[in-house]
Amino acid sequence: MAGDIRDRQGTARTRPTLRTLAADTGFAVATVSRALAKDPKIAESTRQTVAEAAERLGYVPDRAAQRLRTGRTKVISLILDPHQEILGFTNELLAGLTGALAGTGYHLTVFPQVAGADSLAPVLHVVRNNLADGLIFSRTREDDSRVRFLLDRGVPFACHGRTTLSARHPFVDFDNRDFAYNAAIRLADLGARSLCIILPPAEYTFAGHLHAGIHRAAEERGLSVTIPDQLSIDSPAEKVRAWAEGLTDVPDGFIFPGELTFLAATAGLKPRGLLRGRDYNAVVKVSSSLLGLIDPEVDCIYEDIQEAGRLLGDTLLKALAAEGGPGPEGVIYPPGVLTVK
Amino acid sequence: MAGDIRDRQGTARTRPTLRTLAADTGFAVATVSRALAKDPKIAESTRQTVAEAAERLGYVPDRAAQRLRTGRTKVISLILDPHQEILGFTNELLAGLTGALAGTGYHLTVFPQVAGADSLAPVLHVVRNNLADGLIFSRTREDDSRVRFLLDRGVPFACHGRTTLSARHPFVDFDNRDFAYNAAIRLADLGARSLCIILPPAEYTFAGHLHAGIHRAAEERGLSVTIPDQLSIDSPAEKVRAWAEGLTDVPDGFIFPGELTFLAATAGLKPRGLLRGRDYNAVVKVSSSLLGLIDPEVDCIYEDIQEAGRLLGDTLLKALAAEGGPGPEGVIYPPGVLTVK
DNA sequence: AGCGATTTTTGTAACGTTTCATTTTACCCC
DNA sequence: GGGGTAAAATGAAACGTTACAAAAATCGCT
Repeated sequence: MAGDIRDRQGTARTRPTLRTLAADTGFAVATVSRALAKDPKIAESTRQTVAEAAERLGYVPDRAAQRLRTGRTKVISLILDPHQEILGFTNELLAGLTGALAGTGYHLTVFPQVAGADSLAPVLHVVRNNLADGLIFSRTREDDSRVRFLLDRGVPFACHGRTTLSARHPFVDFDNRDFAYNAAIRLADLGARSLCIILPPAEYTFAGHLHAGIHRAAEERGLSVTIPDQLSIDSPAEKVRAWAEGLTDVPDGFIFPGELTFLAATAGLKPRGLLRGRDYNAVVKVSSSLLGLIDPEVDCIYEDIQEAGRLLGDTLLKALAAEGGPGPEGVIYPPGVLTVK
Repeated sequence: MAGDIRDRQGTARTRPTLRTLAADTGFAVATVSRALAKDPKIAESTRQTVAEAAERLGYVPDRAAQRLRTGRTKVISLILDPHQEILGFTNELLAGLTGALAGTGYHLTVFPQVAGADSLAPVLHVVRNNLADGLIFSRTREDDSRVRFLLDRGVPFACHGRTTLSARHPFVDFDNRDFAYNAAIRLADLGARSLCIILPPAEYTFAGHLHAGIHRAAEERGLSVTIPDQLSIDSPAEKVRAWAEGLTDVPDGFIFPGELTFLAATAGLKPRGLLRGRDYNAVVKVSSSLLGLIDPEVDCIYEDIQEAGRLLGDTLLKALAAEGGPGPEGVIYPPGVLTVK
């Protein structure tokens, strides 16, 4: 008969299917299918028999067939943006995500977002070709075309960062406001009077949050705040360094929402004889233990990216389970404690 | 009727299928299928008509159906190991991989390798459940159970790093021997007499390559080599630092096959008043521009991880295309030029 | 013992694709 | 004009699953 695969010994052994189990147990294919789905309308005894046979024969359902039949892919797609990396970001995020997805039957596929291109493109591709049941992406904007599109289409998703859209939607966000506030307070406690923060590009929602946090603290403590407007955390390190080298009226308190920016700025300040702890202070948002190695004295506030990944996974799973009902709430995870020396 | 999707206007619009195209063009489903597959036994004119209709109606083949029918998943799975990260490794590798896979119709799924568990487990899972047509993994060992298993099963794969198995198999590897050799020569040129290198755990093949490289140079130039045996590039930073702090007979030339190890060791050496450039020299293998920010003077040799990803993708694609014939050769990519100040 | 109501099981028809074996059409040449 | 051959198109079956409607088995109760 065509289609049967014979191994070296000549025994016909193809992967067991529902048909195999049906033959083995004596039940009909339909019954076996429903038994495995734990349908309560199937007798408990039958379910047991079938489960035992499945176990014994090493049955594993065929994803392609399930997907074809149900239209559900059991796939979640992560859109990976190409930004120069917060060190270890991708690795940590993936660790968290795969952790959250483990044992759920969902697989994770990765789609790149090509550098200059429209950020909607990969999302469009995934949705149009029905490549996943849900999406995860980061770098959310205040008015995010991806969020709009997915909400409109009713496709489940979870994004890292919030929008300012009125519609409720699932997201996972770091409390950047709290971070910036605490960082500024800390700097004030250390005696700083003039603060400086390098922000993300303005279209990203968390730029506003950082802004709000630092300004609240500045108001409370009567500090001045400067924000270099030619610069962002996405600026090439070289540019940041050059900026630091040419900086006049050096502030006495810096907030860096990223390790790399801190290092780049330091690289520009140090040759001028400006020393952290004497001429200025700094608080850095870190998501690795890198800085502990380089400059163990610097004040750090930790953002747990792995936790973000876990939360993104959980949130999306909830959204997928919601099925028409109200989706899950957004989740905001807090900064780690300030690391002080 | 269940399953048909209606948009806001109420028009029944479900995704176009081969049947849709068949109805539209007047050809049979089978003809349409073969036309899209560019089967030369289908008249050129027909192929054109069909292609045009597909384009016009926005037809995109259903992966699930193709997969069910052909048994081919069009998926490549990356096994992600959980090692504390060479900074940016995952991100760069993924960028390279997705780049190589773009436009080929292959998707990339990611499976984690849980920390303590058997490295064969995720591979087994993917193969047993037929979740991918090919695998990619890294941290290859001299006698690697994954390679053995996949060769035995005839499952295509490409691994980062070589084995010492006699069987030929596809791999992509950095020329660690060359790196270590050149690093050692450079140190000798700078006047070093006693070298020290921190190696990967011995089971990884590239430990041997680094070893070979440094020893060849040592022999040529009459240098001594010490290898701390309680330590590896996987040791926690804290342990490396402690080692550096307690080091007696400090060597005058260090080779670090990783940025983090270098930083950790430096963190141990510096408090003792030992300065790079005066008391010792170092060559570091880098895969990011991080060190340029922290210590712009240090000698670096670059390993291009993104290139590794690209090569892994290409190699696996070749292996998939080989289909029984001889698979592709292993690929060894060279170190970047030494960055000297 | 028989009838109705449950509970449990089952046959059948899809989902969208590819492929095999056939049929139909077109073509050539004497 | 007809026989043979090559080219082009087709119908039907199958991949493994789920879901619907319907059949069969079981049970309680008079």
